[in-house]
This record gives sequence, structure tokens and C-alpha cells, in this order.
Amino acid sequence: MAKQADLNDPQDDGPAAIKAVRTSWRRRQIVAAATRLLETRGFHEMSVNDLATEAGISVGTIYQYMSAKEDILLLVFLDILEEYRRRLPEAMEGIEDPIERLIAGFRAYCRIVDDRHSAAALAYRESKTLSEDGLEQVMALEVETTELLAACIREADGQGVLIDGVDVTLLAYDLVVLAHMWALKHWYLAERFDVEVYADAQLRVILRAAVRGRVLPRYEKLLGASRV
Amino acid sequence: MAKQADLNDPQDDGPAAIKAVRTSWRRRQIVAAATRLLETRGFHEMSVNDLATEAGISVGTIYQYMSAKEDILLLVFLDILEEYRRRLPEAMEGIEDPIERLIAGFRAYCRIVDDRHSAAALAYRESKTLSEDGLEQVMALEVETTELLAACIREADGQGVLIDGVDVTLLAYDLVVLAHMWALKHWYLAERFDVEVYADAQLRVILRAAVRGRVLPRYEKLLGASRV
Amino acid sequence: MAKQADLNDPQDDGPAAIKAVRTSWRRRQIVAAATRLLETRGFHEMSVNDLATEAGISVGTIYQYMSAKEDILLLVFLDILEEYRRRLPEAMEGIEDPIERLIAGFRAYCRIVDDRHSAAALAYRESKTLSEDGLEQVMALEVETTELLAACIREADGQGVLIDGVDVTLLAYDLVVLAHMWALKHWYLAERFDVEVYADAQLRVILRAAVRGRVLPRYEKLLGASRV
Amino acid sequence: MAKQADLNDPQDDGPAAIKAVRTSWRRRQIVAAATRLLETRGFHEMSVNDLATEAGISVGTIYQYMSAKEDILLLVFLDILEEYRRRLPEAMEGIEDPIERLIAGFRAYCRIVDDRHSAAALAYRESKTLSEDGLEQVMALEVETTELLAACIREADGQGVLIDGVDVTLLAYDLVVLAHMWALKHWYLAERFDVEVYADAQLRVILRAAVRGRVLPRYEKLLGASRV
DNA sequence: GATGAATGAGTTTTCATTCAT
DNA sequence: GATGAATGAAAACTCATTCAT
Repeated sequence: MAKQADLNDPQDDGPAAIKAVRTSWRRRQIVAAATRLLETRGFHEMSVNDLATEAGISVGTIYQYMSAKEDILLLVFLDILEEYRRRLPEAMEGIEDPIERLIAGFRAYCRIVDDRHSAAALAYRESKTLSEDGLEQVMALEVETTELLAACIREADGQGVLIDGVDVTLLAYDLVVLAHMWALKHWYLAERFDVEVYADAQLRVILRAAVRGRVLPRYEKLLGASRV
Repeated sequence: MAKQADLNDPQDDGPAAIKAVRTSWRRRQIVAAATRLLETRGFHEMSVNDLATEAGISVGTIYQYMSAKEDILLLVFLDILEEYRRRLPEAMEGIEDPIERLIAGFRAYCRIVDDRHSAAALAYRESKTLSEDGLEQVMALEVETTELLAACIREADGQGVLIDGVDVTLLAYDLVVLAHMWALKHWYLAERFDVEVYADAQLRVILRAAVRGRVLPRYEKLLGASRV
Repeated sequence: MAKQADLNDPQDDGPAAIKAVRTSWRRRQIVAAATRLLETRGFHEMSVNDLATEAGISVGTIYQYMSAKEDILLLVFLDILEEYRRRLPEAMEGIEDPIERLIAGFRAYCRIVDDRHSAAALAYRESKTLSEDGLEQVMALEVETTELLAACIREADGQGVLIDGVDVTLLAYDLVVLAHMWALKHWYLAERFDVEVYADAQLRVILRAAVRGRVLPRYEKLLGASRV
Repeated sequence: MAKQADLNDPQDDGPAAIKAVRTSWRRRQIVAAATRLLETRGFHEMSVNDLATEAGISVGTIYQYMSAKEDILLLVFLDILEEYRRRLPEAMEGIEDPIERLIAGFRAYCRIVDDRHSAAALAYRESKTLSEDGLEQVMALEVETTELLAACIREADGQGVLIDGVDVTLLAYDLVVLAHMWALKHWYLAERFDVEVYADAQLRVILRAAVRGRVLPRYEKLLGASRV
């Protein structure tokens, strides 16, 4: 009964394909539930039973798709980082001028942090819980994301737009950390600023520190004229 | 030999004094051991038995000086923050010019972060583990420390040294977060910079963003001419 | 084979029913083991691990069916008291004359005490260990049981069979305590009497004290002519 | 310096005597404190540290006079029983008629139970906690006390005052248990009776069951005419 | 003789993981 | 493949007992 299909599939991958689809579906189910729980409690406060209940499946099923509780954490991390990898290029796409692209990128970065600020804080909280191996994967992805911003700065530098002696990578990291700061100090910042205002305020700091005075006004005009 | 002293001590509180000294000694012992362990693992991965072994005492003794495991975490936090409260004013003392004082303060801040960079990272990791009450104490101390830097910026603003429209508190938080960044991204930054160089590079970013062009050169001269 | 049944079960609650049956079976298992252990040691001397071993299950399983060690004690109490509530009415059922019914009831009471004399002694020992709430439940059941005997006495009193001025409730309590005495002083009484003899001896005491001389002989004839 | 005295003591027992006095004083201190604590909590809920605090001495001192926590419990039991052994004969002394002496004895028994009803309940609660050896001592003392009442009944029986076939020992035990009942069901009885009334009510029960009708009125007159 | 800080075995309870159904 | 009952190692914490002062 099983193993029908095959009509003209040269290498019958039906069962394997079904398996792959199911696996990815189950994993998404689990990761989604885990993310929801991890935003309010720590990884150790989330029991696998709680997780099963939240996901609407059984513990047994979780272990069919995860070999250990720690795996779930890694998938949550990768899922969060994946969002940056998807949404940043999307926001920066098609913008010629590197500084304008940087502005668009940073604004998008802040918006993602804001959309899931608990998730961003989670990353700082639980990264030590990851396995050696998992941590490396996460760090690699983070470097990749940072590089999206660094590339703009490097390009601008190549065009002679930046002040002599600025450290491209350091600036990129500064931007990333200042974006995360929105999540880390959310309790303080969110009642004084709006995300958009916050993003532009921080962009103003970095651009003033990096862009030559000659071209600076051109970019400052792009940033909201708001306070700060 | 016993029962000597008393020479002219108005209210001989020997036993109580001895007890106080022992308590503070034991607590330091425990906190030191806990800090050592927490630098390599999370709070949940550190069992009270491990801690006792590390401290070279028994579990029972730990509970004679702490009423719950969570207390230990709070003491570790307070111990770390205490260092800022002690060393920052020390470093900034006697400096007239507010921006120069800010420079001294930030450099000191980075140095403390560097001395105990695992401890600084720990603070981000475990703050959610603190009790409601403990978290409040810790936040209050952190605000107090940030305010030491904010005060300089505010004073400089009062002297008309800053660019119109800068947000004093945001800049102070930026400095604090950029100092913590040294700990958070230590794996990346420490192989490219020296702390001193790092501190000055970040100071250059913030000063350029905040100080009027007219007086900026005066302060930039104080920052190492190094790379960046 | 699976998914058969359903023949005409309106709301097939199979899983829930299975769960209920298992829960009650496990609880009985645990209570039985606990009762066995509590007969030889106190509640505090019985560790949950001991209990698990005695019950032939794991500690984890115990906590799946009990939310705290104290719950076990309450269930043991309720289990013991339940036996009185079941067996007393059974023994008294269908007997018209209230004094004859009282005799049957007391004899049954003593027999239950004898069957599980360690359990009866246990009740005196551990009632203070119960929670406020548990104690109330237990007391309510005990009052209910005592009332079964009190009702006979009250009825007899209504028929003018009792000596003027007897306190119905006190007599009922006397009977209960004298029955418990068989358990409490078992080490002494059991080597001098047989339960049946003991029960009749105590009945003779109470009846002589309560029943009018006129009708007393009628009832004394029902009591074993044995010694005493 | 030590070892003075001796003035004319043939066998210098000074130091030993001092030691004996101190030991007995310390033990009384400890037992008194333990009794106070045990009336409100169970033996396991009373920690040796609590006890030391209550007694106003140190844990070390307790272990200088007790070799284990369990010893304390035995001493508390013996102290309670000692009171019966002292006060019962005192109350019964000089009364010629055995039944009158029994009345006096039972009333005294109830009064002692009432004075320390928590202590009496304690005896039922904690007797299983005693060592094999301790339990034997306690039982022996209890038998001795019961015998004080039994002796009266036996004497009365010898004088032909009792109904044929009464079991002397059983009646004595009934009296003891009915006296204890005042402590065991104190929550119920104390709000319906006064101790004196209670004692006489129970005496009336036992005397009616044991004393020949001919002489009964004489004794009933001695019992309060109150209700019951 | 008195003290009380120190000890560590033992307690209750939780929870990641397994495996028979 | 899915389930969830069962497991038992490990955790936080207590407290009777010891012993240096």
C-alpha cells in the first residue's frame, strides 16, 4: 500500500521526502513553543513536559526530533539568527549608496530586535548553556550578520567617505551592540524612546563618529529630526 | 591570657565583633568561590555541593551564612558592582574638566570590565535568576554607576561644550554598554585590541558624536593616537 | 484491533477512564506499602525512598500520584477510616433493637481495630503530622463513625431504656476509646483476652452503666458468659 | 586548690557530689525546655538547636548531659510519669475505704492529665520514637501507676463489694484510658465538661459497672450530682 | 565545664530521558 | 510515528552530632 507514487520519479524519494517535511514541521512546532516559553522564563525553568504541553504534543515526540533538551536551545538560537539573515538583506537590497544602505540595515536590525526583544535578551542569557559546538555555529552566524553591516562601512570607506583611521569592524560591532542594547535595557529605553527614534539617535552617533564632515549633513537629513 | 583586653573598652562586644568578622570572612570565601565557578558555568550548573568543594568548606557551612542558593548570586552581583562604585570615583577624583573626567572614568570602567570580564558577562547572563528584590538592588547600583558618567556629560553640556540636542542619558548608557561589550565580545575583541586602545577608540566615537568640533581636537589629543 | 469497541458507548472516554483506574490502583499500591511501613515506624522514620522500595516502584512514580509526602499520610488515614464507614453499617444493618444494634456495632468496631490494630495505634501517633486541612477531614470522618454508635444510644434513650441522666455522646466516645484501647494497649490486653471476649467485657461495663436494671439482664444474656 | 573541704568527710565525695547535683540541674533544665517545646510540636519538629535556645544553654552542653536526642524524649516521659507516681499516692493517702480511695485516685489522675494535657497526648504520639529500652522503662512505670488504682479495686473485691466476675485489671485500665481520653479528645470534651464533672461522670460509669447495687448509692452520693 | 561553628549524611522533590504500548 | 507513565540520578537544604577553643 505504501510505496505507490513513483510514477516517473527516477529515484523514488517519496518516503524520505515525507520524512524530511515532517521533521521540519515538528521542529518548527517545537521551536515556536520553546521560543514562547523562553521569553518569560529561563531555559532551566522550562521543563520538557511544559514544552510538550505548550507545543501540543507529547514528550516522546519531542525526543523523536531532538536528541537532547539542549538541542532545542540551539534551534531557537538558529531560528532567531535566521531572521536577521533573512530580513536584513531584504531591507538593504537595491540601495546603491553604502551609508544609506547601512542606515536601512541598522533600522531593520533595531526593528527585528524590537519585534522580539525577549528573544534578543535570551541570546545573551542562555548562550553559555549551548554546547561548545552549538556556540560556534551561533557565533559564526552572528559574524555573518555583522558582516552585512560591516560591508557597507567598508564600501563607504573605499569611497573615501569616512574619516581617516576609523576601524570598520569595530563600528559594525558597535552598531550591533547598540541595537541589542534596545533589548537589554528595554525596561529603561522603551519608556523614553520609540524604536525608530532610538535607531536614528544611535545612527547619528555612529555616523558623526565615522563620516567626514563634508558629507555628514546629507545623511543626517535622512535621520528623523527628532530629539537627541 | 583569656579575659585580658577590656583595657578601657566601654562596651566590650568581643563575641559579637568576632562573629561579624567571621561572617564577613566566610561570605567573602563563598562569594569568591562562586565567582570562580560562575565564570565557567551558569548558576544552575553550579551545585551547592560543587561550591562547597571549591570554597573548601562544607555545604552546611554555606547555609550557615546564606539562607538560600539565590543569596549567593546576589552577593556575587553586589560584589562586582561594589568594585565599580569604589574604583570609578577613585579614578575620576580631582579632575576639573568634565570631559577629561569622563575620559578617566570610561577608561577605568573598561579596565574593571577587563580585570573581571567573565564577571561582567555573568551579570548579563544571570540577572534574570535574581529575585525581584535582588534585581532591584542590582539595578539601583547600576543606575548609580551610570550616573557617575552621566554627571560629567551633563556638566559639559552645561558649559556649552556639547553639540545641541544630544541626549545625555543615552550617551551615558552607550558608554556603559560599549564598555560591557569588551566583556560580551571578548572572544573577538581581545585578539584585535588592547583594552586601553579599545577604550580610547570607543571614547573617540562618543566624543566625536557629542563634543562640538571647536573643542574636540583638544580632547582627541588625550586619546591614544593608535590605530582606529 | 485498535479502535474497535465503541459499540454504542455514547461518549468514549477510554483514555480518561484508563487513567482513572491506573491512578486509583497506584494510590492503593502506595497507601498499602505506606501502611505496612507505618505500622513499624513513624512517619518521619519512613523515607519516601523506603516507601518506593516497599511499594516496588520508583520515587518518581510516587510523586506522579501524590503531590507531597504528607498526602500519603492523609490517604492512609482516610483508607483506615473508610473501613469503619463501610463495615460498621454492614454489621448493624437490619437490627431493630437499638441496644442490640449497639452491641453488634461495638463488636464490629473492635474487630476492625483488631484486624488492623497497628493502623489504629498509628492514628493516635500521627494525627498531629496531618495538615490543618487533612486533620479536619479525618476528624469529620471520626465524628461520623462515632455518631453511628451514638445514634443507637440516643434511640434507646428515647425508648426509656436508659438510666436517667446518662450523657449519650460521652457514652459513645467511651465506647470508641475503649475499642481503640484494644490497639493502644494491645501488648498487654492481647495476652489476656480474645477480642470477642474483650468487646463483650467492655460492653458489659457500658451497658451496666447505662441501661436500666429492669432490661439489663436481657442484654447481658447476649454477651458471652465468659470471664469478667 | 580544688579538693579542699574534706573537713571530716570519711570518703571525700565533694567533687562527685557537685557533679551529681549539676547533672541533675542541667537535666531538669533540658527536660523542662523540651516539654515546653514538645507540647506544641512533634519530636522531629523540635531541633536540638531550638531546644538549646529554649533552655538558654548551648547545644554542646546538651550533649554533655545527654548522649543522643532520643534520650531527651525518654527523660520527658519519665518526668511526666514521675508526676503520677508522686501525686497519686499523695491524693489517696489516708483514705480507708478502697472505693473512696479509688475515687480520690481517679480524680487526681484526671487533674494531672488536665494540668498537662499536652504532655499526656504527647505520650501517645511519641512513644514509638523511644528506644526499645526506653519503651520498656516507660511501660513499667505506667503499669506501676495503673497498679495504684488496681490495688483499690482488688481490695474492694476482697471485701465483697464488687459484682461477681469483674476483671480487676481491665477496670483499672479502663479508668486509666478514660482519664487519658480527657487529653486525647480534649478539643471535644473540654468545651462540654469541666474536668471535675468529667472525672465524676466516668467514675459513675465504672462504679455502676463494678459495685454491687447494695452499696452503690453510698458512693454515688460522693460523686457530683451534676449532669450525666 | 561550656560554647557554637563546622560537618556531611540523609531528606524531599524535580525533571530529562526512555521505552512498552 | 506518537504517546505518556515510569525511572532514578541529582538538586537544594536540614539538622544531629562533634570538637577546637
